Amino acid sequence: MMKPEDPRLIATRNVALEGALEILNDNGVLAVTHGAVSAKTGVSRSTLYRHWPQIEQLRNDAFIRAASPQVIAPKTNGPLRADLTWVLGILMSALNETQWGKIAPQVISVAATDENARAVINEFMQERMKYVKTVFAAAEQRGELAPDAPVQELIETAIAVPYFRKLIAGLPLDHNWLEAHVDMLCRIAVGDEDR
Amino acid sequence: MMKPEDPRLIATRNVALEGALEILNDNGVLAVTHGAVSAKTGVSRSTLYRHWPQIEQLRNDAFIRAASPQVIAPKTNGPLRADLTWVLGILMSALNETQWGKIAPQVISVAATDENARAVINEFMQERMKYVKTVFAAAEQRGELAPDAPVQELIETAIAVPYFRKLIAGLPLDHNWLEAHVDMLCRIAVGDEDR
DNA sequence: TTGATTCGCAACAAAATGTACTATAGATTG
DNA sequence: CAATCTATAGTACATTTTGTTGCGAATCAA
Repeated sequence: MMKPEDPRLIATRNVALEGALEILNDNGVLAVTHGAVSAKTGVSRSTLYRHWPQIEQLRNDAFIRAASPQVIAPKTNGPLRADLTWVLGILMSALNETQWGKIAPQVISVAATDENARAVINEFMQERMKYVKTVFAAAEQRGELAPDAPVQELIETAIAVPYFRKLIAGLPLDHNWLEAHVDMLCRIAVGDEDR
Repeated sequence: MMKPEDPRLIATRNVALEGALEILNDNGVLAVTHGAVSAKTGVSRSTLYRHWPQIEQLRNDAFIRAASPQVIAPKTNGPLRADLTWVLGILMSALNETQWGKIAPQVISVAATDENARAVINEFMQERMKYVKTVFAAAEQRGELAPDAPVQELIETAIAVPYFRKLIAGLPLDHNWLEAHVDMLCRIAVGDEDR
């Protein structure tokens, strides 16, 4: 049905967005312009204008590319503490060691005034929370959760704290923190286990 | 000792920064330029360049202005649940109803690449956390806290979740949420009160 | 009133942005 | 393979934005 896309289109799109991501990472959204991407990648300025007449479109496509590769299959075989440590450990690594740690704040800021960027970041976070939700759901199946555990609040807290520390408060994410964080979550989730 | 500043300097600085804040609020950091601020405020472009040769300086001063008015004296007469509801209620209002809700993400994004902005946002958050810390310290004094309550984690969580919901996840901050959030915090802090 | 400082304005240079056209290389179709 | 279509790089150019400078008028401090 749909005739396949010209490989040149795909190629330049990839090259351009990859360059845009680098610029985003190194110099922030403000620096992502047709001119800068052209200079960095070799793709001519006129071609970039043809692909993305508005610079916001190029930026949004770069955001989407930065957010999309992070798909994981959460571990759910228990116990809760181990599963949480695993899934939040991945999040910690992503924030510390990948471009995402630097690009996420850029997306957040653009999201304050741009509908599309807002959609990108919100959907990404819903996705992230789903992973954690899966972990808690499995724990519930196994009967590990206290009957009145506030699961929704727990999910949000699990994700919110690392993002807050890294992007907003400028606090480190390391293994000490991870352990303390998981401790706290388990403490709410399973009730008075060892007190 | 210090001779007082020329009132004209103060006046133009105020007018310019106020205009910069509006632009920041309406169109984002990218839109804050000497030209835009001049057009909005009537302060001439050359004057703006004289005050802030680098646009980053102007932006940072605007950030500082946006962050500074929010000084409060936290309520600490107990009980913990009431004090937390009060202090987090103020945070909720600030995020929902003042410029700060829109400007904070801008500061966060600039903080990813700019040292000064990072200092502004980090210090602001430290300050915020201090308020919550005061509340918990008072509760501890009154003997309301469980002996092994993870106070530091609680403080971070208290602040992290509302910021995460508002700025990152695009979730609403309302009174239902506030109650659930305080519930969870108290549940960790005071242990098994009514179970 | 006097001298110093700040401001707005205009003129200007330099850089970035946006648009149009052309020749060439690559892709697709029959 | 040949003919046709399509995307790209390169160039030229108009427009806008950015950054700098000099000067007269207004404001302030003494």
